[in-house]
Amino acid sequence: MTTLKYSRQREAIKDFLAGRKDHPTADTVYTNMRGQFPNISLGTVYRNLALLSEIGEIAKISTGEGAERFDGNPVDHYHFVCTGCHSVSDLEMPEIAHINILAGQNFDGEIKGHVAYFYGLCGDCARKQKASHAKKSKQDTIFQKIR
Amino acid sequence: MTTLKYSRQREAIKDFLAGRKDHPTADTVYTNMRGQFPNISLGTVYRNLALLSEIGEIAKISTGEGAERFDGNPVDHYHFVCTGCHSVSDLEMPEIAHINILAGQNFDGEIKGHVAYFYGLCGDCARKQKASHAKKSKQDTIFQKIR
DNA sequence: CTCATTGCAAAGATTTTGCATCACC
DNA sequence: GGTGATGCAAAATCTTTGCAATGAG
Repeated sequence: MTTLKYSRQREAIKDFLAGRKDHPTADTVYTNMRGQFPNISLGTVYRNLALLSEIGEIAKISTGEGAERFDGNPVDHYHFVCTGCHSVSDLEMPEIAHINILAGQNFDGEIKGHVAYFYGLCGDCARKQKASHAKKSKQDTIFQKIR
Repeated sequence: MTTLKYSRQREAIKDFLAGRKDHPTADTVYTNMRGQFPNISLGTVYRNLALLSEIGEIAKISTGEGAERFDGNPVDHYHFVCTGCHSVSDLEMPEIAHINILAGQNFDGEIKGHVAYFYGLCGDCARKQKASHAKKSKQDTIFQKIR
């Protein structure tokens, strides 16, 4: 067994995450920690983020786009990823644990849980889109399908 | 608009994925393609995988652990990730699109969809676990929590 | 005193990209 | 011939890790 020792850096990282609701990346945590610990290293940040999520004091969020994000709230809940500004926010929604049962119906194995991310446009991006009707974005590129 | 030109490499990559149901990573695709195209480059593989998923001929799967995986079947369906052997398999399960509605109930913005991964033990790993009762794994490491 | 933790730097793993050449249309 | 695709290598991103020094218990 490994015994944890107190570390001011780890405590500060945990506190920092607890005070944010935007689910920062390791790099954002690092940048912010440098105010308090000018010499803190990225390695220390990564090590502590990994440790804190292992012991369940924070949660790791893999949205599938860009770097991992971290949530100061380790209690299970769902997240929303905006396809416009790439922000990640918490969702307050009813329990949907029943989908584990549905998933297990035709499956040879044990379903223990799931992770899910909802996506779309956040309030701000939705309003901005309505305001500007024209304007092309990268995503409008169209490929002509041959064959 | 961009016009696609035929490429034997792209076609081979698509065919390769269509013939597999284990959702390979870019590197696995690359390794396998070298049989047919000894000089194919990883860059070409990545470019084609990105292009094929953009035009909807394959699907990209971000499980949150390790590299991205690719699915030759672009039709929406759910995946299972085994926490034992890290394999990724398809799930045959009922429609659960209603969770988008639930997610949108208390949300200021537009929910357009979701991605979900179910996890647990696949049939093989579940049986192996039952067979060997003892045996410690990394995951059994316990941290004594202080403070 | 012991060993977990840190800072630093180097290394890893994965993915992207610039560019000259090649190949499809 | 024009331009999209390729191969190659270099670079960019994100994350992990070896090691000597530091600090908590």
